[in-house]
Amino acid sequence: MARRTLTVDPVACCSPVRAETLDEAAAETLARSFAALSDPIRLRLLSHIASAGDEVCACDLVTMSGRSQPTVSHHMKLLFDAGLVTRDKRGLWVWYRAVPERLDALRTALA
Amino acid sequence: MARRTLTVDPVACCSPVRAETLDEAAAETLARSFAALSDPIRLRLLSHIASAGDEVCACDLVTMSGRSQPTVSHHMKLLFDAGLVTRDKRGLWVWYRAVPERLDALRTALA
DNA sequence: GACAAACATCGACGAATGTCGATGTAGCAG
DNA sequence: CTGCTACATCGACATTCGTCGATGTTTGTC
Repeated sequence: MARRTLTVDPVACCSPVRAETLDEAAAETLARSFAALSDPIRLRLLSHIASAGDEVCACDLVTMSGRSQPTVSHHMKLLFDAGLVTRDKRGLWVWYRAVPERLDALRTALA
Repeated sequence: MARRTLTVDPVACCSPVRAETLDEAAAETLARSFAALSDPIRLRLLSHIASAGDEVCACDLVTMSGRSQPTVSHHMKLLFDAGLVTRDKRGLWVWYRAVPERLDALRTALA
C-alpha cells in the first residue's frame, strides 16, 4: 500500500476559490501550499529549479540564494513537503526537480 | 496623476516562475501576494467573496469566519493591500468585491 | 579503518504573524 | 447634540517563521 507521508497530494487539491466558498479543510490545505510560496527565497529557489527544466544540484542553490546551507536545506524541505519539488539523492549530492503538476494544481485553485 | 499607494498593481506582476529565475524584486512582490493567501481564514474570506460574484458586506464575513470583528478587519486589510479585493464604504457598511484580474495575475505567475 | 565532503538536524535568537479586548472614528436616527 | 451601529486602529500576547552556528549522518576516497 502507498505510504502516507506528510507531503500533499501532487495533483489534487481544492476546488477553485471562485467556484464556491472553500470549506475549512480545503482552506487549510491550500493555505499550507501558498505558505510555501510566501517567502522570496523559496520563490527564487523554486523558480531557479523550475526554469532549469532539468535537475538542479542542492549545492548550486546555496550559492545562488546567498543563504547559509542550513537555511537552504530548511527551505527546500518546505518546498518538498509542499510537493513542489522532488528530491533525489545520488552519492553525496541531492538533485531537485520541479513538479509542474503541483504548480498547475495551485493555478487551478486560483481559477 | 495616479496616487501611489502600498497596494500592488492589480494586474501586472512577475514573469512566470517556470520561464526564468525570478529576480529579487519580483520574488519579493510575488511572495507578498502569496502570503496574503497563506492563511486559511483569508482564503475562506476571499473564496466567499469571489464565489458570490457580487458584493459582500463585511458584517457577513464576521459571522461566516467565526473570528472577532477586529480579526476579520485585519485580514480584509491584508487582502485589500494585496489587491485581491476592493473596498467600498456606503453608509455604515463596507462592501467587498473580488478582483479577478489579480487572481489571474497570480495564476500567470505560476505558469 | 581514518578522513573529507554534502546535506540534514538541532538549538537559539530576533522578527513577523494571528488573535482578541479595548478604544477610536465615521455615519446614521432620534 | 445624544446615542447607536459598523468598522478601523491600538496594545498586548502567544505562536510561528527565517536565520545561522554547531553538530549529526551519510557517502565516497584513501
